[in-house]
This record gives sequence, structure tokens and C-alpha cells, in this order.
Amino acid sequence: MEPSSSSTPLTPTAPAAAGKLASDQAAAGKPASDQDSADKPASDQDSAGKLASGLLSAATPASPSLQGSPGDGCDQEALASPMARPVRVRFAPSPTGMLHIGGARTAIYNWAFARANGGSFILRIEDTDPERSTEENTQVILRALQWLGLDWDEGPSFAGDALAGNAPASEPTSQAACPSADKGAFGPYRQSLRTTRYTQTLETLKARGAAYPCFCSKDLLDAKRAAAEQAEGGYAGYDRSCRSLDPREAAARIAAGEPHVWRLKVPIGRPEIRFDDAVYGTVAFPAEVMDDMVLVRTDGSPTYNFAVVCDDADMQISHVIRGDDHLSNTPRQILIYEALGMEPPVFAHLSMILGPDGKKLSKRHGAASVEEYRDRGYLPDALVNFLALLGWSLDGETTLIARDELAKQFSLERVTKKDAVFDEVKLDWMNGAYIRAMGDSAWVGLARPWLLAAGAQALDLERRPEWYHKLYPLLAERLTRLDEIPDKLAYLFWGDRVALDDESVASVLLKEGCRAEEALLACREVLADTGIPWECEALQEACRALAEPRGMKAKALFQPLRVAVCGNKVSPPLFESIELLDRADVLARIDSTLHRAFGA
RNA sequence: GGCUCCGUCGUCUAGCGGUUAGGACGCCGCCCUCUCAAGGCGGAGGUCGCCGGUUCGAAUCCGGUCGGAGCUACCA
Repeated sequence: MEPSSSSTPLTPTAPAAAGKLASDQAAAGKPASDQDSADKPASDQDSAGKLASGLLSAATPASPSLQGSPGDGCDQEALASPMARPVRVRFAPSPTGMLHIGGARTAIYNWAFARANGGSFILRIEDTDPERSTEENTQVILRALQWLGLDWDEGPSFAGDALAGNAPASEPTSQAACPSADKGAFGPYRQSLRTTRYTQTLETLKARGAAYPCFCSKDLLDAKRAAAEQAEGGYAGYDRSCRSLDPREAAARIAAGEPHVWRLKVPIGRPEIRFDDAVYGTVAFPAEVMDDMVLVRTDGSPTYNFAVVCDDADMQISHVIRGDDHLSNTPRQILIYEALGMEPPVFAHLSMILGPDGKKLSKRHGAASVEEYRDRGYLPDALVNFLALLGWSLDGETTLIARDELAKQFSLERVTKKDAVFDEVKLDWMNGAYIRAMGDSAWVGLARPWLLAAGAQALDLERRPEWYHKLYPLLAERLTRLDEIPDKLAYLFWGDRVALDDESVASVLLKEGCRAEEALLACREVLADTGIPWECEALQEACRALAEPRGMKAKALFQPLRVAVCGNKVSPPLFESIELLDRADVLARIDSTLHRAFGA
């Protein structure tokens, strides 16, 4: 309804340098990348069954065209303005674990924001912690992102790629070309390249007098902090004892090989650091609380805050949309931008996702990674929808929103500040809604792994696709998760050995005065009649006709039959199920039940 | 401890000075029905954390207070 107010949040002022870079970028990079991603919807995914986990269904193809929005002309206008930056956002997970639910939401918001604003969604693997980063985790994250259907325009880059200037940024990698699961299609981490670039940036800082070496050992610092924490004032950050060192002395100590880190020289007497967060509004931090943070460690590697600023600046990120836990890193990063003489991007922080107990969502609450949700039979579309609405709303009424609608309507203005509890019950409902809506054609592909688990044979799946398609209407409206398929469908694959549910036998077959044996015998006769077409309507009518003459209700006839055929008094529709089975099989099930329940 | 942020039905949220505080999940009831679902209809559930103030009028603006969360590393 409402025309999407796609006005891009822009930085209020842009120094000459930044402005120039920005417009260069606008002229060169953007249009080409749009073209590419639009032309190639990346649908040539491996078929689900081939993938290692066996449960990975094909990602929903990226919406084929996000182009041609009427606003294009205006956007061009905006981009041409010296104050404007093309929208470039990034999702930068660190490969220290799986893709967390919170991370997934961050990715979705970045993706949607880029799409809604005709910008670029960049994937950057933040592997600045060599200790905990693994290629395996990287693969898991990429796969999860693909499964969610979040197609990225650039990357995945490992910080070093972009920084070293051999930017894959100029050659968007289509999703199809991205590593698919088993092979490391991209090269090793470019530690050396990255380090070179960080070193260059550090040199810039040194040249501007904004960084200084600090020779305090970690032990010394730890001791000072511990002591200060005991004292009444509490710890107030690094005491800047090396800041006043004579430059010549410092140089000599460095030359002598003394271990040192490089710290940012935070301007003293600086007024509070304030910024306009696109979600939180104006946020201000007192400058005196900012200590001289470490930029480069003793071993020459950059710290996170330094690396992020370098990366974001080099990749010309316009909006940093990230978790709330980074809010207090923001003033530090702004300080670095300032020291570099650069305009910071727009920041947008996202509230936390909590477990039912109000604590930050984690493995303790059960599943916390995208992979786990996938393996439990959630559909990517449903998870995306659910996560998108956890902290963002279109209008307060909409609960089901398709991803391409999300890609059009998303706006930072409507992101909530409040932490949100992850309500799995609602996710279940939503997943069910998506299952009901996915349609018969998507069915077998998506359900395949679970059909196999139910007892279907791969060959059979291929040979009799129509048979499997008939399952969809029977199941769709009674599933909340795909992993319920095996249980719900097991009865179809039992052959003549029916697994009778005890409680059902007791309450339906053996209940006083229920005439179950009579009902089964009567139905058996009908089902054995080859004159009646083996088709659910005909079979049902024939069986239903048995009721009246016997003074029974149809239900009294059908329930025993259901238990005999399905093994349980609760099942998918009876005659539709019977139609899917062979006559001989059905008769055998009835006989077996008669025998077991009544000794007949 | 310090700094920052948050606070509307159980949960996700709409609301942006005047509404019977709206929607969704869940819950309850009814209808439909071969079971279970799905679907339709209806219902319960919120003194808008609390206290003051501004105003003819406050969930909406201001101050305070309480509660919760995040950060406070040569981790990200």
C-alpha cells in the first residue's frame, strides 16, 4: 500500500576525499553488479539429496528481478550527489562457530536493506582471530547463508582480499560460483596480504600522530587493572603511561626489538562522541571513558576494532548493520575513522535475540544455529520470515511476508530497539503455514530426505513421482515441521506388518460395545470387492453405505478401519491413504489386525 | 563499580497528544468433519514497569525511580 519510503540514510557531511571516492564508486562498480546478480538467479544448486548432510534442500532462488523499481531514476540522482554514498552493506561473521540465529537475522536485515535500496550486499568473513577461525566453520556459514537464500553480491572475501586491493569487489561472485559444501573453492586465508594493508593504515595513523607505541606488557596491564578494580574509583582504562614517552626513546626501544603494541592516541579534552544510530537514534558516549585502545598487537596483527574500520573503509561500506553487542564498540571505531580523517558509515544496531528465559539465545535453549533449524525441518522461507519479523515490522498487521516483499519493504526506521524473545511455537506455526503454501511442485524436492527417512526408496521416488505428489495434500495441512514426515508416513511403508498403537487398539477396537470386529469384517468385504474401483471416493462411499443397514455411524465403521490400516486412531485421511496402498496390502493389514485383536 | 541501551496482553508487535489500546502466535469455546489437522466464527488476556510533572487531555512529551540487557581484553 504505502509507497516504500526508500530514502537512504545519508551521512550529513562528507569530507572531500570520502565524497570523491563515493562518487567514483557510484559511477564504476554498481550497475554492473546489479546486472550480474539479476541475470543469474543461482538456481542451479545441487539436488538436495547429494549434499553431505542429506537434509539440505535447495535454497530458494534469489528473486529474479529486483530491478525496474520506479524509484531508479531518483536513486541515480541521489547517487550523483556528492553527499550521497551508494548503499553498500556487509555481513561479516567470524568463522568461530556456526551461523547463529542472531547472526542470521543480522544477515537478513543487511540483505533486505541492500535489496530495498538498490545497494550491494557484501559477505566478508571476519577471520581476524587465527586461533578460533576455521575453514570448516566458514563453509558451514556460507552453506547456511545459501540455504537461507540470502544471495550476496560480492565476496565472500576474507578481509585481506579487499584490503590488499586485489578486490574481488569489482567482480561480483554469483552465488552459484560460491563454494558448495565440500571443496574449498576459494584460496587460503590471505593473512599476509591483510597484514600488509593494516600496516599501511597504521603508518597513516602514525604519520598523522594518532598512534603511539606502548611497551607495557600484558601482565603489567592485567596487574594494574586488577589493582584498580579493587580501589574505589574502579578501572578506568589504560593509564596512558607510554603516551608521553619521548619519540626518540620509543624509536630506540623499537629498534632494539622490544615488544610493543600500537595504541590509538585518543584526543584529550574531546567532547563526547555522538552518532545517529539508524535504529537507536542519537547515542552519546563521554569521551573521557575512551581509553587508548590497542590497534596492533605485539605480534603485528590488528585488533578487531582496527581491522573492522580498515575493512569497512576500504570496502566503502555505507551502512554498518550489526548486533547490539557492538554498540559500545562504535565510539571506538568512530575515533579511528576520525584519526584517519574519514567519514564513518551510518551505524544501525540490532537488539538481541533472547531465549524463553530472557537470556541471550544460545545452545542452552536447544537449537541456536541455522543448521540445526534446517535439520529439524524448517523451511528457509519460514525462518527468514520469522526472523525478519523479530525486531522489524511492516505495519503491525502483516505476519506472513514473502522474501521479495521483504526485499522491497524493509527499512531501518521500523526496526525495534527492544530485545526479542525467540518464540519457537510461533515459528512452528509459521513453518506450517509455509508448508501449506509451498505447493505441490516444491513438495517432493523439499521433503525428499524425510520421505527417504520414512521408508521410501530413492529409486521408488524417481520412478513414481505422482505417487509421492499425492502425499502432499494429505500431509501439508498437518505438518509443522518436515521432520514430522517419517512418523506421520511410516504406516504407508510398513507392508503387511502393521504397528498397532496399543492405546488405539484399546479405545477403538476393544472398547465395550463398539462392534469393531463386525465393522472390520464388513469393510474388508467391500475392500476385497474388485468390482469397486480402487479410488478413495468410491471406496469411501461403499464403506459408508455399510453403516445405515447396521444401525451404525460411519465413524464407528471408519475408526476401526483406520486403526487396522494406519495402526493408529489418528492418521491422515483414511480412504486417501487406502488408495495409496495396494489392495492386497490393505486386506493383509485388516486380517492381521483382526487376528491380533480378536484372535480371528 | 563505570559507560550505554531497553521497558505496550504469556510471546512477537502496531501505536508517535484525543483509539472501546489494533494485529499475530499460543490458550478457551462453537461450526465444519471419517480421526487429527487445516479452515471459519467468537472469547479470555494489557491499570502501556513504577512515581511525579507538562497539558483541557499522555502508552505517546519531560524528570526521577525500579527492573532487564550489552560493553567494560593485545576476543570478536
